[in-house]
Amino acid sequence: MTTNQPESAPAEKSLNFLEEIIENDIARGNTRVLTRFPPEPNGYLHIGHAKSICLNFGLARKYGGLTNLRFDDTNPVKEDVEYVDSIKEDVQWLGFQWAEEHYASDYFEQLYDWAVQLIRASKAYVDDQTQEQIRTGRGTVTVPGTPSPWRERSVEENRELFAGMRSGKFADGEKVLRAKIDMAHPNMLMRDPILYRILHTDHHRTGDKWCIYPMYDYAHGQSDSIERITHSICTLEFDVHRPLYDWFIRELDIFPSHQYEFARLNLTYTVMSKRKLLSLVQTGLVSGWDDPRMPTICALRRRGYTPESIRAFAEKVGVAKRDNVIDLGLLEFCVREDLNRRSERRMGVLDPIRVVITNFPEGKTESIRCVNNPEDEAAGSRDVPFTREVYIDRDDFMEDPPKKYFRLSPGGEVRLRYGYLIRCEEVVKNAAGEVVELRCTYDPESAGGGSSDGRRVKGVIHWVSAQHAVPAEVRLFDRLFSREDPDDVEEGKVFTDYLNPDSLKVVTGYLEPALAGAAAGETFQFERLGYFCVDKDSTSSKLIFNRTVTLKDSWAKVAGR
RNA sequence: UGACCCAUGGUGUAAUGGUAACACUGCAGAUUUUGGUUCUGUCAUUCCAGGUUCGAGUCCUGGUGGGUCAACCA
Repeated sequence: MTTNQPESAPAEKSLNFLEEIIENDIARGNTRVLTRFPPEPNGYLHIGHAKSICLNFGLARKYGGLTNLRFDDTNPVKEDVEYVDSIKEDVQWLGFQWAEEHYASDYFEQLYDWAVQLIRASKAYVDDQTQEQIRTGRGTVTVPGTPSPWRERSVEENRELFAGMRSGKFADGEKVLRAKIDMAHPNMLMRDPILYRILHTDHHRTGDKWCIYPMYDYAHGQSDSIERITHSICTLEFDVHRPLYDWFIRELDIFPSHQYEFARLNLTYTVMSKRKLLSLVQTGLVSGWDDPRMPTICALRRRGYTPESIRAFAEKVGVAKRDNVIDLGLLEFCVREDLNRRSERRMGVLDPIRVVITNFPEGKTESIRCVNNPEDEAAGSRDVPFTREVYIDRDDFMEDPPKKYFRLSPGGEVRLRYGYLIRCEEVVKNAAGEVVELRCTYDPESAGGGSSDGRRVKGVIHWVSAQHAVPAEVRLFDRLFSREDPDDVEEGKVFTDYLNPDSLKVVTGYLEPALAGAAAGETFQFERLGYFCVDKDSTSSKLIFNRTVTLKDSWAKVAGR
């Protein structure tokens, strides 16, 4: 009778709308789940793609299905193998493996045959109008379009012309193949959409084999169908394309893949448009696609973000159909949460003040045992040399401390982390009045956390032996844009008006000797300063660290910094 | 002056006609050899108007607001 069991076992996590769709499909007997991630290889993947990747692969994994990687390479003008390679690397780095690798260009022949089939059925025709004529003929959102004068060409003539297009008889722009649907359709995309255009351009995979290339709408659904994709998940702006997607599948009578749309990721202070990112790279406002200030996957990796943190972020932002703007702080929270658990702590100062401990013997070096990671006992400890002269961070000393300042000040006492209590006895300044040196005394009995008389201090600061310090270039990154919604701004304006002038600061830091051998990609927490990752350009003779993210700093709020 | 999509705290996401919840952020406190972490507490939410219903965030109608669509881009 005394049943005191916690009957409210953690309610199973609620489903997002895509999971509901899939579960309904499964309930109806469609148990196979095959999704696809279909980037166009015209740029590097960014955090927005990461959401899509996590969704597509995550959904398939959850329901025992698979995911294909398909390159939507139907526009040779913009595409390049450089991008193909980077995309594959980034997807794998995020922790996902695709079942099959495909290219829309592998389907060109099949797509061509289907176009001929549509021509035979009088569902497609070759249009001789200029781009301008086609545009005006399409009407507007409120005015119906008018049929092309070439709309009623005979099947035979269309076949001949289309074959001519393929064989290179015509110049770019001279002719296009159009579907014959409805020039008065309320959905502009259904007003005889273009299927093929002539482009005498080499393709990164098919070379000069083709001079006509299919449009997105004509290639995407059919590619899904060829691969027998069950759930074709894309972003909201493709919603109006769905009727066309379905039209091709119906007219061609091929495997019925279905398209579902979700809201793309938007992040505050972040430009997500591939075009704008490309422009940032091309104008040299950033050093490249992997400039650590970019929102690209490769930049985040270089900056020290982990795949786990990005996946956790994708999980936290959720999936829905309404437009959203995620606070950049959430991404930073995810990376801190992950790094806090796994990063070893090291000491370093970025803006040094020399501290001379006057009652510590000259020439003596003591070893101080430091815990590597208080979150993880298995991380062990290391010994850090302590000498008469050390550096501390300028932030950790104030000549005129406000009320709740816990760190060092004249006459005040503070603990050197894992080391001794020191008291500031004298402040030495240069001619300009700047503090250049602090003369302190230490309490020899304060090792290990205690003190000679049991007194305790609130302030604990990091330090590094001046004699042993290792200099390193430390890059402090801040958001690239000062504006919360840079993606909303017109392309040209973004770069001129809203760039954050303080997005990159480079300083020379003095680090504890254990950091000398750090390898590229390793991330450490420099106590209280944040997480730092060894840059890929770092060498044994020149150490370079990128700041991944700062620690939450409640003192900054108190001090109004 | 069209078609389609969307509308829940500051930001996101849940609630499958039945007590509006979770996370981030903010604020307050405790712990802490990192002003970090951890822990506790706390502020704050259903766009508007009708209708259906015993009961509506949820269903219906109409508004309002936001978004997408008029590339031979994807």
